[in-house]
Amino acid sequence: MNNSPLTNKNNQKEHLTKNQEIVLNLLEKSNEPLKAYSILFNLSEHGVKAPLQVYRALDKLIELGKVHKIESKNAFVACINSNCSLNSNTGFTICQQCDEVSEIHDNKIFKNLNDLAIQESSKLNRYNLELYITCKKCLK
Amino acid sequence: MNNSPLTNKNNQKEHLTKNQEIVLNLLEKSNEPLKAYSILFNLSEHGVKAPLQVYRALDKLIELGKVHKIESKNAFVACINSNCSLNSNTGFTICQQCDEVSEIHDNKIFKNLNDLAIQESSKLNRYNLELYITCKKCLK
DNA sequence: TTACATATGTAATATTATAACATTTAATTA
DNA sequence: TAATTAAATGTTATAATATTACATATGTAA
Repeated sequence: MNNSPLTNKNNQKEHLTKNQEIVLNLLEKSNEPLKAYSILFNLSEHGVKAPLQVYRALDKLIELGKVHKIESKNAFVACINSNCSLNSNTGFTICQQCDEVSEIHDNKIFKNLNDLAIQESSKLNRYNLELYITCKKCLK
Repeated sequence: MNNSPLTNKNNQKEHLTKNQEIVLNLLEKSNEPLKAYSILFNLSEHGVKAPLQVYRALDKLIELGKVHKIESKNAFVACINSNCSLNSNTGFTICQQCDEVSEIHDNKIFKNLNDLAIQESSKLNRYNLELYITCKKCLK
């Protein structure tokens, strides 16, 4: 069986290059989505000096399912859902009061949306869902 | 009853200002989402000369529910769903082959997503859903 | 009419993202 | 191991998207 840390397809952190790894580490430490230029400024001490270094790392991390883009905020978050490595669907709640973002992992959504696509005789490849909410804390 | 064309809350085209109206007209004529600078260049003959004129008109039209932004494409479409005036939820399918975009109007989605928010004790204010598909035509 | 809010015009600038090209590092294979 | 190729990096420049700031005009309400 090919399940060593070095080849585990669901956890490829070991395979990341230097830039990819430091960008992912920063996003994982952050408790909120970060913008590309904010990542850039945060990593200037690590030798990251140009936007492209950040964007290229992000592109690859997104491709690997390790990072998602919050389209409506032009911001990036580390994936907290190990399933994301297997598909590239994204779902988030975004609190309009406190700006807290959390990732949704609800299999029913994928099923519902997939059914919707099938109804229209088309094929769902991936989705992006952004729910603007007032979160539990802010409702109090 | 206050239901005259001039005050109909579900069809406020009459109330639009010059810039708002020409931007909306252009989007309605277009069979695809348009980017802000594309709108700008298209309307240069109508006295629209600066990005702000476009962005301000778009902001207002979005607020009125007449126009939606496709976040993942930074592009704008005229709303084809009269219900949108009542809420600001947006749902689209986007064909990854031919780039065709169409607006979804499926009340079940809103109900599902609303239920999901309720489960987490939060309140859903609005959502943005973008389904990347292969459309019927492109599947053939 | 006055006051106020809304919309407009315009210039400048901020923010987000990519193109192009040279170089380096890593992986593959002869 | 050396040769070959693919992937990643570094760097400069620039493109594309969006907002700030401020002056002026227009519409609406008191």
